[in-house]
Amino acid sequence: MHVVTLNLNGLRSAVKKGLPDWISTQSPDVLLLQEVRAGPMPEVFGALGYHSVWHPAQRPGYSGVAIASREPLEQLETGFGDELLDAEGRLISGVLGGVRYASVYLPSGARGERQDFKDRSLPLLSAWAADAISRGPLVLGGDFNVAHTELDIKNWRSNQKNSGFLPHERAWMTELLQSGLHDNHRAALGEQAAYTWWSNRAGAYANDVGWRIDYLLSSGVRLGQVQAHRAARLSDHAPLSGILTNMLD
Amino acid sequence: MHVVTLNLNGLRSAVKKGLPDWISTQSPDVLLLQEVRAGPMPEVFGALGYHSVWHPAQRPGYSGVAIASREPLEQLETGFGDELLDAEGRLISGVLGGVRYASVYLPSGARGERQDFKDRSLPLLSAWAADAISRGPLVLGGDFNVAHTELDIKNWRSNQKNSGFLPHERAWMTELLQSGLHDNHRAALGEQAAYTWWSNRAGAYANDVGWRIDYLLSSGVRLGQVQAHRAARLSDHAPLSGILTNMLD
DNA sequence: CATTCTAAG
DNA sequence: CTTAAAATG
Repeated sequence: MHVVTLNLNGLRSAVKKGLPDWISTQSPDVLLLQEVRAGPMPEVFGALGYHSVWHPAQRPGYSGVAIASREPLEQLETGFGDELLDAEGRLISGVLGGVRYASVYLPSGARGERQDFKDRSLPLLSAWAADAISRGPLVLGGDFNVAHTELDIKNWRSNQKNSGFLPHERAWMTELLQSGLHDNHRAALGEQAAYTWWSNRAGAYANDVGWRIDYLLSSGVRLGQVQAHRAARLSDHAPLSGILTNMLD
Repeated sequence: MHVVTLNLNGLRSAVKKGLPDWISTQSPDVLLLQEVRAGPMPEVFGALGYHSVWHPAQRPGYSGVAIASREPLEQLETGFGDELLDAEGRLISGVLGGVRYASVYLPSGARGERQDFKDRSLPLLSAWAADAISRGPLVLGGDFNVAHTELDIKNWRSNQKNSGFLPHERAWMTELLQSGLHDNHRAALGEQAAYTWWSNRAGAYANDVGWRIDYLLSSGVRLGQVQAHRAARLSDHAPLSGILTNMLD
């Protein structure tokens, strides 16, 4: 099973930038998508031979997650069970071959006034993940809007007071990983740096001033050959791909 | 004196489409501008050696008129003296060489609910023009959002119930011209058709399905060599130019 | 700096 | 169809 997670920053935009070709070339079995910024557009993935499930935000053009898969998903679930968070379309999951695949998009705190909202979402994801783990194998991919360690961000010193690298956010991520979720990308990287997001500001991408805020986490299964596709340029995020290898348990 | 009137449909957009080059080539003495859709940007015209005066709408990015001129204007006036209309930046004028140059942008009624507002503006322009005429020579150019006769619109039959070619709008234009304003473009055209605006809908420009809704009117002076620059494509309107020739009176 | 939506034409 | 701005990232 070839799995990809990707923050699209607008499905329409990503399509213009070559998403269909990229999918055809990579031929993933499961695509975990975030920041779709559109209502359901199954035709985009249908044309490539994929089924798709969608959890859009109530507000048009904002947020939204989806999963495209070669085989249809079963036991579909959407949302955290929190009214405010779920109005923003930030979590969707379904089961395929006994593994639950989840696409999550945690809120950004970059606009200061949304940090509280983001902070409130962190324990909700932890709780959701704990429950999902208890039910069986899980692949949890998406944009967490948190860089975990100093290896996961180019300028860690200057970002210690910026949302996405705040001490309590990093501690939350440590806890999440200790709760039984494996960071497959970090495992593949060892001590190497690799980023999955670059600001649109001039030079950030060229100078690789990036953050690793997208993850492929798992419980009960492992993903191998995990890599960020820095050159894809389908959005301001890199697609992150991996291969589901050995079943544990 | 070389005079141009042009609905810009956004100054920034027109600049991207080559407005500065077009002005350099044409080298008009006075530019009457409508639908500026921006606050004052004197640097755009300053770089070309023009002074400029501005009457923006209160709402950013909406409506707005301006005049750019090689020599600075005197006796500047803005608005009709009507609070609602003047909040939309639709009339500005000033004197140069004893002639008052006015740039006017009458409301569109295309969005049905604005027809009343448009209708209310017509007598206000008539009154303003009558007063201006009484004070001296006048060149009144702009986007009137009214096609006068069957010669001034490609499909006159099918447009008789559409705003811009309603019987009472056409009658108002007839009255305005009878009140002492000369339609210099029509005089130059004779019975020929020539349009100054084409819908953005596919094929309208290619098939010349247009309307003549921009005018260079005058009292006390005449404009010669009046022509619509169909090929300019700086906006959805054609620039309309003429040369102030003989002083009357 | 980039995206989508909206209001307006 | 096109524009500009607003909200959001």
